Amino acid sequence: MTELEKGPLGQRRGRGARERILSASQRLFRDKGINRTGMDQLCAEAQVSKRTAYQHFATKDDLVTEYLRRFDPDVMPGVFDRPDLTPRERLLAAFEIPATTPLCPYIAAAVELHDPAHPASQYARDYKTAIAKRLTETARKAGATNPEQLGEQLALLIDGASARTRVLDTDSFPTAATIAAVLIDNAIPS
Amino acid sequence: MTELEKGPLGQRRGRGARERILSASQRLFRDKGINRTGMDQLCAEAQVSKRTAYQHFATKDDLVTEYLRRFDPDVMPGVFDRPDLTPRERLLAAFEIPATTPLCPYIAAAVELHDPAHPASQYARDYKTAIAKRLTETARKAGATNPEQLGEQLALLIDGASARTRVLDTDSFPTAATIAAVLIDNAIPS
DNA sequence: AGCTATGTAGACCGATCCGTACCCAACGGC
DNA sequence: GCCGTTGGGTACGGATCGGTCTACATAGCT
Repeated sequence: MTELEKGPLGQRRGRGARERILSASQRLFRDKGINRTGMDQLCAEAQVSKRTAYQHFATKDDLVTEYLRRFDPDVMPGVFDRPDLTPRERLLAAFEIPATTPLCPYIAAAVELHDPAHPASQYARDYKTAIAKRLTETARKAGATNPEQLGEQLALLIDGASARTRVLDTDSFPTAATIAAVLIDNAIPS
Repeated sequence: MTELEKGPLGQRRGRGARERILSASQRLFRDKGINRTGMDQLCAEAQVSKRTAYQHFATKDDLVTEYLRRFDPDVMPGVFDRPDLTPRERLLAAFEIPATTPLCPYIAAAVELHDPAHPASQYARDYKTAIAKRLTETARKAGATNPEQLGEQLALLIDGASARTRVLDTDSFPTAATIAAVLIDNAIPS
């Protein structure tokens, strides 16, 4: 009970300020976008004073960067490490997780911030590169003749499905999965 | 000379105000983004007074919508109508035009505006649907067994290349073209 | 009990935002 | 030559932005 909110009237919301800020960021940045979410509103939502917020994150840019970094542990949660799947199945499983991330926050951030030099944009690039690398590794284990190419191709499919889902408001991951199956079958010698 | 800017000192920049506003929008929205481009700056760039701007476009949202509509004639300029290409070649040609549109303005607008009900967002959806339809028609002419599927797949590849090019700052259209070739070959019986 | 760290609440700052209003200059049609 | 339309220039309003600051309350540690 030391770090959680106190009971009925204690009014003290506890030491979890940083956590509340980040989870409010997730919700608001996803629902309203980064630029359209003000710090005032964010602090109100997180039940945190602005002072506290700026003690944890020197600037809004820092908060955005940290907000993106937050997704790191969730990177394709466990998809690449599931021992119950063959490498080929793992590649396909990467197209079945969009429910958790309705739209790729990295693409959104890169577009909204609109500055390739922004730390968050750089992190978005790093993340995308990391995903491609994981896909390439798995493709190699699956016996693809050209794992780098297959990894890059699958990464493109994921981004395409993500972007298209966002713009059209229709789940495009099934289409991407269909393409992926074709590519994988073509790339892995029987 | 009636509608162009006058000579040396006339100071009168002519009646092309609306045109100048739209072309300044293209430049600024592309380089700085929609949200980060203020009307003051835009008017300055277009050499137009704010009054004039708001006589032509009641609100910034209207301007953004009209800015997107501007791309309509350029929709895959001539790709689908080139008589010198076979339908199959036309499908592949759709992946060779990104030089003119470094990053899809529709995706950018949908992400930046972040409101599916925004007229510009709706127009972005219409545009994407139109592109898919053109691809489907061409796929049908090319003899694809399932033209709808192939059209949707190719549309996803285009969006994927566009998004990925934006985030990674690397031209991803060659990768998309490679995938497209595989899909087309698989979908069209020899 | 007392100290410090951490928190809340909210006023406040300058900048920027979209949009409006006012006044005047230059053209076009009569 | 006169007048209406179109336009430039610009000051202004209200809102919101990111960020700072003061004043006060509570938690844990000793």
